[in-house]
Amino acid sequence: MEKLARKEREFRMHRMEILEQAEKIFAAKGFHNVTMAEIANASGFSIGSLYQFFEGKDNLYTTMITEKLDLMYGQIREKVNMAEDLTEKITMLIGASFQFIEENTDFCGLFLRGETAPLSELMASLRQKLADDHSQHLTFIENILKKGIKSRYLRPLNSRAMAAALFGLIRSSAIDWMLLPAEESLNSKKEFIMDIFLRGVIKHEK
Amino acid sequence: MEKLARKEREFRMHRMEILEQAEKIFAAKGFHNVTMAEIANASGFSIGSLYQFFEGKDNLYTTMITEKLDLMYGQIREKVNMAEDLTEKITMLIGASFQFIEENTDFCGLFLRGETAPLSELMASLRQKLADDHSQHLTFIENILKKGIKSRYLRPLNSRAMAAALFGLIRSSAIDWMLLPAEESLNSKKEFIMDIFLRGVIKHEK
DNA sequence: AGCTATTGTGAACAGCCATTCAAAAAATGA
DNA sequence: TCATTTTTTGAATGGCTGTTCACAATAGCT
Repeated sequence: MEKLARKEREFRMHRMEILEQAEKIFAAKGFHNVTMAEIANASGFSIGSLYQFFEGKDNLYTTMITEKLDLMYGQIREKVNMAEDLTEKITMLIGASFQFIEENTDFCGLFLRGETAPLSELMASLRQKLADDHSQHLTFIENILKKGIKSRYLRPLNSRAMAAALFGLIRSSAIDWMLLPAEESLNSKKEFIMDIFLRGVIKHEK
Repeated sequence: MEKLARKEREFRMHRMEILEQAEKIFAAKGFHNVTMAEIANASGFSIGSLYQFFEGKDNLYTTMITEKLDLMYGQIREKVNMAEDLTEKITMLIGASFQFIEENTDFCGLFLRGETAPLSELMASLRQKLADDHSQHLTFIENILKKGIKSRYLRPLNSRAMAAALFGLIRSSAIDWMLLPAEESLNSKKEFIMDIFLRGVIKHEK
C-alpha cells in the first residue's frame, strides 16, 4: 500500500496549494469578488479539480479561514503557556499575536476588518465558530489576568472587561499598523501596550 | 414656486425612507446578499423608483454609509468640544461614541466588524473615505491628549499611539457588547475604560 | 373634464459565475 | 503494448440579480 501513501501525500500537497492561493486572493478581494476560475488559475488546477478538494466555493472559503484561525490560536496559546510569570505571559500574548499578524498580514486584513460577519446563511456555522473562538480567546486571556488579581499584583477589576481591554489594545495597534503605509515593525508597539495596559496614561506621583 | 418646495421636501422624505430601510437590510445581510428588489419592497417603492434616487446599488450603499458616518463623527465632535477640561473631554468621547453605537446598533454592526474593506474596485472611493475618516478621528483624539501631555497631567508618551489605544478600548468594548447577547448597557463600561486608560491595571502602592 | 408633463412600475434583458459532466488525458497493470 | 480504471478538464448549463425602458398611473393646468 505504498501507492496509497503517495497519493495521499500528493492530495494534501495540492489541497494546501489551493488553500494558499485562495487565501491570497480572498484576502485581496473578499469572498464575493473572487471567482472559482481565478483560484483555479492561480493554483494551477482546472476549475473542475477544485471540486475534488472542496465541496464548493463556500466550503473552500470556510475551510481556509477555519484552518488558519486554528493555527493562529494554537501558536499564541503555545507561546503564552511557555511563559512563567504574569508579566511574561502578557508580553508573550502581545508578542505572539503581533508575530502572527506580521507573518500573515493578508489573511489578517481579511479577519481583523471583518468580511466575516454577514455571509450567506449557509455559512452560519462559520460565524458561530468565529464567535465561539473569540469568546474562548477572551476567556483564555481572562484566566491569565485572574491569577494576577489573586496574587494582588493587579487591581481587583472585572476580569472579563480587563481581558477585552487588553485584546482591544492589541487589535487596535494591529489595525493601525495595517492601515498606515510605512511604519516601524508592529512588534515595536509591544512595550507601549504593556506600559499603557499596566500603568495607564496618567502621571502618578511617586 | 411653492410647488417646487413641496416636491423637494417629498423627494427628501422618500430618499430618507429608502436609506433607512437599506441600512437595516444591509446591516443584517451585508452588501452582496441584498437585492434591489428587497430594498424596494421594504421601503415601499418599486425597483425602478430606486433608480430615481440613487444611481445604482453601489451608490445607494456608499451614500448610506457616508451619510451615517458623517453624522456619527459630527455628533461625537460636537459633544467633545462642549466639554471643558481633559477628563471631561475623554469621558465625553467615550460617552458619545457609546451613545451613537447604542442608538445605531445595526449600522455599527456593519461598520465595526468591517464589511467595508474588500468591496469592488468601483467603491475605492468609499474605502478611501473610511480610511481618511478614521485617520482624522485619531488625530482629533490625539490633539485632545496632547494638551493633557503639555499640561503634565498625562505621561509624555507617543500621542498617536495613545489615541489609538483609547480608540481601541472603546472599539473593543463595543464589539464585546454587540456580540454578547444580554448585558448591561454599553454606557456602563464608560467608567471602566476611563479607569483603565488613565490608571492602568497594575496595583500602585500609594 | 380633457390634455400634457411628470412620476412610478415591474417584466424583460443581459451579464456574471458556481457548478456539472461528458469527454479527454493520464495512470495502472497484465 | 493495449485495455481498464482514475483523474483532469473546461465548455455548457442554470440560476440569480442589477439595470433598463415601454407603458401605466398620477398630478398639474386650463
